[in-house]
Amino acid sequence: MPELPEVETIVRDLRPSIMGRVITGLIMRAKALNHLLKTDPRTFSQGVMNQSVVTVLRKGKYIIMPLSNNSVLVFHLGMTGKILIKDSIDVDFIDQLSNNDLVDKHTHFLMELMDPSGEYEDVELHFNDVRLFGNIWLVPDVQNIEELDVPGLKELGPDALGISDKEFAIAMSSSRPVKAILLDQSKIAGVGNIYADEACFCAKIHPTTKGSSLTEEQQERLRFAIKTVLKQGIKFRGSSTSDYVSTDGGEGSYQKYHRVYQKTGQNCVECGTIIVRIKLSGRSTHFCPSCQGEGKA
DNA sequence: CGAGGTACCTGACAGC
DNA sequence: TGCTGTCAGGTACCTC
Repeated sequence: MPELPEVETIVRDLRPSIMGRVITGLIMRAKALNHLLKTDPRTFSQGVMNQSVVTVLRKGKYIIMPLSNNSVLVFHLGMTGKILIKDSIDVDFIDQLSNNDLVDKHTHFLMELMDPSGEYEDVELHFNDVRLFGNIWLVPDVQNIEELDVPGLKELGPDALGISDKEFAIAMSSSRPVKAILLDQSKIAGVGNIYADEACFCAKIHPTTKGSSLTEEQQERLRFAIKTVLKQGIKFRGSSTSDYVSTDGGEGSYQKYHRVYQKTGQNCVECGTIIVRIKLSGRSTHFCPSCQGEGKA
């Protein structure tokens, strides 16, 4: 589900609810062990238990939680992953996981977090994931937070929210279609299918245009459009087109402002032309053939 | 290097 | 009702 605005919303919500708390309980269903967890379970549980959460960070679409023992907990939500924070229910964890009324059937991973001051009630972090494309890692003994040994993380390009004109020019210096470049996390981190389509529309650039053929002016328009749609996405707490919810279960509302994504067959808000959908880099791609021109070369 | 396909999973929905 | 095909916010891996 989650692109940069959704992950950023989650991270901002997580900070006040779990920073400084101590991990006092850990439960994983079989599907968490078989699909989500990418670290040896023993290493994982020994590494997280009784550690406090120092902070919560975002890098691209990854959620990063340094712990008090210098290990780092890393989450990636894949397509349908959710992190939910709930008040701890006063029953045993095992009972909760066998009781569908208390824990959703797609919640496969659950951590209990205690407030060390005792001032606030315990909370639970639920990792819920229908399609099981999410990933959870624990990296022990981290010296440099920039060098986490997690697939994809070290290779991330500049964050889309902060990318400079020079960095953007480097990313675009390729014969690949603009949209393929935007989706490539090693070139620009954080943009996914929704915001790539919306940004191309906003910049009036056809998604199949080769990156290297963009004029300087088009490049700057696209860079600005990306930041604009991402910031708007954050402002509206993300896009909830199917599964996405924030940590309190609430939906984002940016989908109300989408102008091309999943608007196939509808009239362009700018010119009235019918929005079309094509396949590009294996992904559904939506655009206005009139506003965004011919593309290619 | 890039493009295109497949795979990982489950569920929703359209059409027959 | 139930089958089949298509689609879904992501990423990794394979072959050409």
